[in-house]
Amino acid sequence: MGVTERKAREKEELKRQILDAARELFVRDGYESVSMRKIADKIEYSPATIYTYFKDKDEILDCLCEETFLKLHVDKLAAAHQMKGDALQALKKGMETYIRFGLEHPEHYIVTFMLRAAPYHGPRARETRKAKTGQQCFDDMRNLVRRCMEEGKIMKADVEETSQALWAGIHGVTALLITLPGFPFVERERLIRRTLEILVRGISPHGK
Amino acid sequence: MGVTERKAREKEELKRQILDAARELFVRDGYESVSMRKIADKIEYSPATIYTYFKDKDEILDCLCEETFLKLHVDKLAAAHQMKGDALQALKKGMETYIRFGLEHPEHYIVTFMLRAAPYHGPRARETRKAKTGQQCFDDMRNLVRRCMEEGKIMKADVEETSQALWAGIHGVTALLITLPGFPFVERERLIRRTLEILVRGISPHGK
DNA sequence: TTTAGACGGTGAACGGTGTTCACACTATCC
DNA sequence: GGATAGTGTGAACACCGTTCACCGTCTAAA
Repeated sequence: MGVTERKAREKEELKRQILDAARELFVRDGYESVSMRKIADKIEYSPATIYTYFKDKDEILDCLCEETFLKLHVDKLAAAHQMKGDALQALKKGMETYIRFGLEHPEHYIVTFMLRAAPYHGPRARETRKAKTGQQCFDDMRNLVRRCMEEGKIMKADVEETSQALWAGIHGVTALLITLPGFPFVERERLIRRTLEILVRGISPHGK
Repeated sequence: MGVTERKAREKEELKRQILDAARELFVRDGYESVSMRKIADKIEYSPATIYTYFKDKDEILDCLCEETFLKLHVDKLAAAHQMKGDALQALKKGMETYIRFGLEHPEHYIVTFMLRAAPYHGPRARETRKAKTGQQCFDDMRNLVRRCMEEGKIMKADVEETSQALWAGIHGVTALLITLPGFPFVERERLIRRTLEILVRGISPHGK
């Protein structure tokens, strides 16, 4: 009786279709400008159908975010693995990978890190999922930071604090470069290199 | 014949009323959640009236942003002035002021620094105004960085590069804290302090 | 083979949104 | 007094996210 399985598979396929359509539209037109009706049009179903698969519009965005986080996670692991000997080098490479990932997939990056899904006050159950996936991806960096500290490659301090501050730093460049393409920025590569340099220097064990 | 003047004054007063009502609502409920009808209700006029004073909803927010960022400029000047002796202290205080300002006015911060200019949409005279305001704010930081370098308070390097990297850093914390309120961040004050610490340490003249 | 039920999909509607426009009203000027 | 300019508005338009009664179809038990 493979019926149940087939049904489940078909359901999953339509869900995939919705997500793909939504991602493409979000990327092209921005979250706010994409209506449920437009997504429905694209997959040639009625708007109401989407609600059988997703609780609401925000949940679609949420799923897309989850996927993006996963891809970034993989990229960072690969980068770290490449530098498996030196923890500090791995950390640097990881941070660089993060920035490049954002610049290469600005649309995904915006969706995941730059859109506020919920109003900025009032706890949201949904926020938790996005936050949790983010945390998982963020774990990569935390682990590298910890290793660096243990090996004395960077100054000793609170691991969480340090990791988050570093994240803020690399998010900053990425976000600015994506958001303000018209701003007279210094040449992109130079800005990235300098930012990484400052951050790494800021956590180096040398000096006071 | 003070009629013209009185009319102009009255017009200006209603414009002010609209802006004040809008600001209060935007801050409390967020830009997206505030409708023109709600603003109109608050000032006890019809929704259509607002369009005599503002081209559209965006223009209201735009005006508010201009006002807000003028205030940031002033705040930073004050902070710098307070530390007039020490350029490095002034720079630190300026960066801190920037972050706090963003967190206190998330709606305005988002609009000016976190929304991507839609490149394919039509002409955008409005964009120019926004960009100019941003640039002016950034000028404050550049000047402080230059002074610090001249006084040997920070390591010698390209002023523009350094300023932009620092900006990226403080933008990073601000943006993350605004965008991901559900993320398990370390206590806000600690994160801010640590970020500033890393950035300042990253440009310090000591060591290699 | 028939039948009851579960379920995917939908048209229509609800209550909202930003924005426009013809029109009323009023205060000013000739 | 009458023409005029300009402020304020009700009603409408074209959307939006979301819900729900309902319609088929396909499955599983009788």
